[in-house]
Amino acid sequence: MLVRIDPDSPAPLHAQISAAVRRGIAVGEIAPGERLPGARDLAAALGVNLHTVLRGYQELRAEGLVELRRGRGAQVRTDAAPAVAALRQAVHALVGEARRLGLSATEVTEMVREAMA
Amino acid sequence: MLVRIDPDSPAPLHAQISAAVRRGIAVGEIAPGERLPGARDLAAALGVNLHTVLRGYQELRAEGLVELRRGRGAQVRTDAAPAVAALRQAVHALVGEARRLGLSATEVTEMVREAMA
DNA sequence: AACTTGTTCTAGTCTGCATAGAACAGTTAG
DNA sequence: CTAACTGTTCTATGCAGACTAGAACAAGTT
Repeated sequence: MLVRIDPDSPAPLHAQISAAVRRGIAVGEIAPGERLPGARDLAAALGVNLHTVLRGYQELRAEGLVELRRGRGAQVRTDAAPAVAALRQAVHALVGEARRLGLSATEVTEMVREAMA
Repeated sequence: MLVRIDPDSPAPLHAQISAAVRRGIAVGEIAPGERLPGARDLAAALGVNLHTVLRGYQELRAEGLVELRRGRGAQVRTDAAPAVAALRQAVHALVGEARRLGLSATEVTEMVREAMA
């Protein structure tokens, strides 16, 4: 599992970290049940603070993609199927673009509903 | 042309302003060639600083959506084609992925609705 | 029991956001 | 031409979030 970070990016480091893992799951680089690198290890590898990595991991947990337990580390949930992760990413991209355009939730969902019909 | 702002949103005010105008152009509320409200007026109407509005306007200029000139104000460029193309692309990608997974329209729209919240 | 790993807490620095006021330079209207 | 309007530029200040840092703690593994 490879996580790359761009310190010059306007995107927060923790967001970059969670995005990298998210993508890894979506593309299949990371298998369900697989353990992510320890927060302290990854932090050292990226030249970043422990708390920054932890925050990224906790974002993934909030999305239901990984489980975090002391002593065991971060583990990709078995029900976090790659396809689902891919879908989640597609939703993410759409929502991001919609936000950029300032569209409301109903406007976007209406577009999706039409496209699905 | 209506511009609404949420001071409690994590999104910067200048981004919210540019997004509102962007949306107006995308949806057709604002016609090409139309003049946007003066920065000082809009700032007063929104209870926001002049510089904040100006920054939003300048973002739109950087995207080639509007022209800014002293004395004349902000004008929507006639060739400001709806940037909705990117949005439609995102919708297309999402729908394709959702179909591949056999998800229903309501399931997908619900995911989008959640992600937009 | 020793070690690992996430959790929580406090605290400090730094950057971007937003505000504020002023002076300036094209543009338009009277 | 003059006056009013509008974006441009400059300096300065307060604030919140991001990131770092160090420490102590709790649950799990070996």
